[in-house]
Amino acid sequence: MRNEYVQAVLAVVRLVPAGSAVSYGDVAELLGSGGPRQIGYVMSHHGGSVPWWRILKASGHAPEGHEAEALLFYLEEGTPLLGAFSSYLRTGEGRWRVDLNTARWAPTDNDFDRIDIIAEQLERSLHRLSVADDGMIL
DNA sequence: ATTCTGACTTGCT
DNA sequence: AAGCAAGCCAGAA
Repeated sequence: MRNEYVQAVLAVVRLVPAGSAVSYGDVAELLGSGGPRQIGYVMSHHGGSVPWWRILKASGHAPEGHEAEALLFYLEEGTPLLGAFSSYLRTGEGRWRVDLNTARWAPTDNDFDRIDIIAEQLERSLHRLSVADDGMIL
């Protein structure tokens, strides 16, 4: 995984505002590069420095193994939830998920501009790298 | 080239 | 709502 790609993904994730969320696939689509699994890879290995809980499965379920911690952030940010999150909070039992239909981030024109810039920078660096690789083959 | 793996997604029970 | 199969994208062996 190119570092440029990782940085681009993290840059997009940082734009997602508190109280909202997007799916892994959404991020890939906004970035115009890679797929949901690539975003998942980046988040699992480099997501620690960004609001990782705002990126979830398309179903609205929090990232594997981080449900409890993520739930605290959702409650804090007022992220719309579905299901038995309160009993999950008390007993650890019960299933819940983010109401992605309501919570899904709708980027403003300004946000789209920023995303375009990020995507464009990524394209440039990847193209440059591919040219360099060709040179190495000879 | 082939196969496996994964913080994924969609469609079908 | 939950489980499963297949599809998907990149990287690693």
